[in-house]
Amino acid sequence: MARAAGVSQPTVSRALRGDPRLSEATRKRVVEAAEALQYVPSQRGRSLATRSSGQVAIVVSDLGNPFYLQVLDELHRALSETPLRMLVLTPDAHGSVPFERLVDGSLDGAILTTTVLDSQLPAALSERGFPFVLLNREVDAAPCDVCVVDNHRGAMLAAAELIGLGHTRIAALFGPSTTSTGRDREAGFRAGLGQAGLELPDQLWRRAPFQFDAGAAAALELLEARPTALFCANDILALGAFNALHGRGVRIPEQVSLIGFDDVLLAGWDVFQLTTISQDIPGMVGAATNLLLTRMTNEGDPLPPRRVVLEPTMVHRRTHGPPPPG
Amino acid sequence: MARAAGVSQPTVSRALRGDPRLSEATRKRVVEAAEALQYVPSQRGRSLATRSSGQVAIVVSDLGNPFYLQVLDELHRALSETPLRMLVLTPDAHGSVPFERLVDGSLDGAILTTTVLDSQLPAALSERGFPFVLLNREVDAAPCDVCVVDNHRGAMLAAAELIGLGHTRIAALFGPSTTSTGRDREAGFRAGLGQAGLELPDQLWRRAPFQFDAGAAAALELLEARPTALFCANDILALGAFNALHGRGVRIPEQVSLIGFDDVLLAGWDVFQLTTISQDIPGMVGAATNLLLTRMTNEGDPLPPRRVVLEPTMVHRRTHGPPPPG
DNA sequence: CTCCTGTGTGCATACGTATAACCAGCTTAG
DNA sequence: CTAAGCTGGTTATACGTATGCACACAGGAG
Repeated sequence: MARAAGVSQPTVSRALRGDPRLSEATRKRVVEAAEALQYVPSQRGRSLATRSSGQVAIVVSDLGNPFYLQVLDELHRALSETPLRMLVLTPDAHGSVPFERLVDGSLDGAILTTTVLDSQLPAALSERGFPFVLLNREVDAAPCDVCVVDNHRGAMLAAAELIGLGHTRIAALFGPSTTSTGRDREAGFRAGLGQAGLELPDQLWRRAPFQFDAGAAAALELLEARPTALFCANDILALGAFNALHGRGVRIPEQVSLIGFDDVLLAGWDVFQLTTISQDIPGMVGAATNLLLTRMTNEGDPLPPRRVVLEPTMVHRRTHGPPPPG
Repeated sequence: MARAAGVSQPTVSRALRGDPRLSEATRKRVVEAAEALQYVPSQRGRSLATRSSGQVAIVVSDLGNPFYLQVLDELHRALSETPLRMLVLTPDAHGSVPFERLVDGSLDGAILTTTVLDSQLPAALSERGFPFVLLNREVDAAPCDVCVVDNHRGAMLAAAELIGLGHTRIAALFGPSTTSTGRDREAGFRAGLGQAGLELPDQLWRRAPFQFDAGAAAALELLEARPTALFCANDILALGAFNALHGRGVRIPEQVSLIGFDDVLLAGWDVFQLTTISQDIPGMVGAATNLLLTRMTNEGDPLPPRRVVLEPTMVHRRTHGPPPPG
């Protein structure tokens, strides 16, 4: 390639990256030669030389959850304004997160979304100085950059809404206590009920993994305790519950009010019109991206761990209302 | 690192990759030193030396379509049995597909899913000898590896089913004619109607992009022509139509039968129970992966273009039935 | 004892780019 | 007219791994 343009290899490198020290004539000659040869600079050589790959990973374990899809989509949008590419990394079959794949030099940074509370990954990455940000979920142990919604407060909003409407037999379908979202939304909802002096007897709550089928199954169990309202710790659980109740002929919200959490796109569909606690996904992803980018550029200086907490808002749709009379 | 283990750099390389020519003692020493130092071999150096990155791209333009999500999920599963990683590549804001990103050496191969009929990408990649496979959609111009479902036949199945039930005022919501799926499903459905001597007057068909909102809007337009059945060229369109009709109080299938195409997971949900033409996504992804892997290993010899066509099947659920009397 | 063979490791080099350092030729100031 | 600066390039080198090849050493055969 350098030979074809009649210049040295470094000149090719500078010409194609627009180094201003080159003369316009030379650059033009190189660019034309490159086009004629269909030459594309090797990212392999470039990575090695610059010690950076221009790639950022998003670590997700649950691609089946539309919430993470929207996050992924939004992150892709955010990164498209940068020269960075997005790599999707998923834990392998054993559930272990790909530590080695993150630190093998093929990535400049990462956004971790489905981290579990006892994950060792953040600590290991921090120790190694690898830039990363936790999104949506956080961990207790390692101090690191985090971007989350105020889950506790969001769940309290839901509880307050149901209580305000006069519900007293309120059921709750919580998420796994191994996740910060599961734990905090449960604590918030219980706190909200507690403020109104309400209990949560065993037959009125369950914990389930954040999955559609699990939501459907647990909802049917809870239904036997005859609640007038059901809070679900995320929209997938709520949509599973919606489907299960729909299948049983239970009318929503006339017989049972239903509130979810996340406000995924599906929640707004006409057939669902799910009342839910909304997270500002673009805002969350934008903030996380900013955190990551600043950390990636400040590689030298030890930046202190930063924490961005967004405010949840309640989206009133059509799956909640006052309890049925009697 | 080599110094820490008291051996040369090539020995470290061989030890960590399990080269059998090394003595067990040396290997053990190196591995222990590597663990102590938290040493992870640089993928950057490795890529340059081996002229391969271990990364495969999946090119998708529409992450909002759950069909591609399932493809992505399935591909991830298929690749997890290989040493390959999956990179998600999306066209930029201008819609141009990232040719340079594919051939800059950071990828060993690609699976192209949302290719449009007039795309120049397959030809360009073929010419360059870059291994890739078209999945779900195909192009006319360039001969290359392809894995698709028999879209023509699938759409005929839908037409035959509706005709068999006695429908005569059948509406159709087709996809963009810039895609092979849009074109072939339209041709198949028209052919199916034609076999029964049925016409498709202008007020009974539309073309729309494969998007939820577009499906909803077009369905409402078509509704004015009072059809007793509606075929949609994919499930997203069908779900959009379902929602729109649901919003208008139209009962499905009592007043209007609805049939989709793809059989995404959502289609099986209780609230939808969408009758649809099913594609075997795991089979399709598996076949595409095989095509790609063989092409990636046979880098030298010019492999002839191969074409895998899967059979669609009809999934009878609850959105279709006989036309209303009168 | 010598020669040969096989085993295990080091040495030299290649991969393709980026970048520091250097240098030729021209311009400009003194 | 010369020294100093500027412009626009070249040369040399580094990045971290893989791999062909040379080579030391041990063991066995002749």
